[in-house]
Amino acid sequence: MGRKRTKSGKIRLAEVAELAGVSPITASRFFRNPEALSVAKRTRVESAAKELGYVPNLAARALASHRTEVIGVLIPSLTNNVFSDVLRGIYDASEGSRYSIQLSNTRYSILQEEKLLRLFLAQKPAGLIVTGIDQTAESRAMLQAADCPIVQIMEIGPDPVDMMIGFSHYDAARAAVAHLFEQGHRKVGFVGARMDPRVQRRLDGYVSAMKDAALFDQRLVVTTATPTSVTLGGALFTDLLAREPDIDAVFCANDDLALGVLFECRRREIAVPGQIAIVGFNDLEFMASAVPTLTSVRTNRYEMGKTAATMLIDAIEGRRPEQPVLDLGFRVIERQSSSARRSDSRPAVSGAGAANKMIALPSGQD
Amino acid sequence: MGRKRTKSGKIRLAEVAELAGVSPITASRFFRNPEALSVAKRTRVESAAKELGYVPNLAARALASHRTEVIGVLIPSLTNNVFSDVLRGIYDASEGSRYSIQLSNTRYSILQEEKLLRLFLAQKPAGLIVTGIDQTAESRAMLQAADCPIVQIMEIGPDPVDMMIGFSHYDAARAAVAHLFEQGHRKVGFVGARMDPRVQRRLDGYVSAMKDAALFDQRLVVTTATPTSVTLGGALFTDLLAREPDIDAVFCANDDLALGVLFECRRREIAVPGQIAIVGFNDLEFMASAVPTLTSVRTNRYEMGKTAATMLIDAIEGRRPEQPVLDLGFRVIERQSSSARRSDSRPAVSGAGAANKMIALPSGQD
DNA sequence: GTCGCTGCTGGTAGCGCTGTCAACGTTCCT
DNA sequence: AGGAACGTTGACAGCGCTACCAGCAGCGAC
Repeated sequence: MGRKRTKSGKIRLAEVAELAGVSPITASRFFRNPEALSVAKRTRVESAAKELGYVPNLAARALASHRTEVIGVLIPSLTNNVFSDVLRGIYDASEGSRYSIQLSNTRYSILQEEKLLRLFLAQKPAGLIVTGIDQTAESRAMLQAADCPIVQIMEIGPDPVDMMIGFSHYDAARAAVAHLFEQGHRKVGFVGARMDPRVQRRLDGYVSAMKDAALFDQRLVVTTATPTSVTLGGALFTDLLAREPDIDAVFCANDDLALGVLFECRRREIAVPGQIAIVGFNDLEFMASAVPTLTSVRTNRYEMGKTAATMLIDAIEGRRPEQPVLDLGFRVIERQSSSARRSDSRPAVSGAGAANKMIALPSGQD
Repeated sequence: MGRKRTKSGKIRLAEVAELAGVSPITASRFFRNPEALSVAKRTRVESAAKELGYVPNLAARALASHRTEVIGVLIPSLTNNVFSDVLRGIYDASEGSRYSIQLSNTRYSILQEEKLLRLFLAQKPAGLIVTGIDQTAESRAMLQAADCPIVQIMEIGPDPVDMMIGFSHYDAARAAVAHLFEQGHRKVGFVGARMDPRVQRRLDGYVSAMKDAALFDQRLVVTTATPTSVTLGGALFTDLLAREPDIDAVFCANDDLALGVLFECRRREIAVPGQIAIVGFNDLEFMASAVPTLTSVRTNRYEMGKTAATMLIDAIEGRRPEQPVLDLGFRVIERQSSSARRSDSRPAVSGAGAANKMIALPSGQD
């Protein structure tokens, strides 16, 4: 059980080539572009490599080829379950490919993001996945100049650096509020935490929907920069209630807050949805099993990650997508927590996504 | 916005050396072991590097030194919040160091783990973090033979491959059941999902505690190999209730299941803790804000990840820890869901951990 | 039969850095 | 004063792989 570091491993490409009776360069080609070899040599190299248990030295490959097989991923948080779903999709898509994932956490700071970006770019990644569309000018310039494909995820916006996959948080929030209106609710509060750009856009969507209905009032909005949590949901709701005791619904910027609001209602013996309706955002797994079950806006997080990585790998390998911007849409999942005040229920509100496939989320799948 | 890949970047170590008026090798030393240089040259190289904006080529470094600066991390799941806390600790500890984290997901398969291990080891990582103590014989042999420090995390067991940090799931489960006994509960059910080795050991702890009290009955145990979820908690509890309607407590192998049980109780109008007490495991953030608040066994996940990575980096750099096996302990956090039947409450049950520091978990911190 | 094309293969020459070891100047000891 | 010991520096020789380009065979067209 030697703990120290020593010399290099063993079998090199040259050994494989020798056993196969070809030149090293031919063996090299086998791993990069097998089609270029004659069938005879191809099988010879293949079996030689297998026999010797050859494993390529990635450092040597990177040095010689001026290129790494690393996909850099910049996400704002490792805790937020939203990102763990996305990540799972990314990892799943990268599995089996030659690319490895290099993850970095920006902690919701675009300055930190800029720093990490510089770090990544210096290593010449094969591709990059970045979160959102709100980079610093400097970051954006670096991305524009970058020598690799890039996918922006989580939302869609006007001018993609390269590729983009996500959905409109603004529209999703509007749809959620519209759903509450349909159910007969009027005095709809907003509860939000962290207030990162995407939450901010959900707030914007809420505000616009409320204004359209001439129902907007700044006092209905409670937000904080504090990171989100279930407990915080209860606290923010308490603030909201203190300010506006007669609200009849709450739109929560995420599901944790919604759960906190639900618990707080229970604590205060406020009937849900009788007195107050609750709508969350993301449709985490627990929303469907709460009592009452909680309405939420379903987003395709796993699919987003998986598609992003797949698009990126395709682009790296020269197969640029027909459609560089992909709107994955969202869907309001109506449940008990927002059921009708008056009886005139409608079908679920579905949003965006040209090809809004609405693949079932494998939440809690692994 | 060139998307393609091209030639290499620019300034090399040689350029820096030239500007600084030293040999390349001296410049190289500056980055690896500054103390070995005279102060004069050190500052010359430093300012030259800064002036040119030199960024070392890691591939060349790895090739020449037969060593990478990559820490491999093998975890069973990217979804489970338990691991996202650990991961956050690992990433936090690695930040600022020269090491980068390479993450892989074993999906709770030790065969997959073996495969990934082989892959990792082939790249000569600087260090390795692996989950648990249940590797295949082959994996274990590879780890023993590995040429780098290794930390096993999540639990502690008899013979560490190298270093180890975690706690006893067995003892933690026993403590949870003991707490229920203290509160006057007798007919305690067990609900578990996934049944990975750690959940299995929690079950073992539960069984032993029940047997010690002559209360064990196989019919009180409901488990499934299905991945855990809140919904599943409700379903398993339903099974348990159908089988043994007169249980007075449920020990859940994790908090998601506990939340599911709580919701199911609410659905069935079973009073908690009046009719049935609930205890979870991990003490996720929401446990403290549920209604009633839910008792759980707190585990130091963030600290575990952070300490593991810190120990590993220290070991890589030659500073082996005095104590290669670290028991981080656990703590039963008593809340309403398990409060006393008869009145004889006691202080919280604390477990293990020579230096059981009980650092507050920064859950939902970022 | 020669030319030119295509398809496959191999030789040469590094990629940018560090391990090893020798060489140098200085200090300190006897 | 001579030499050992130390601290600092540099020369050399690759690490294992691939870019580039040359070479060769096989084939069809003129």
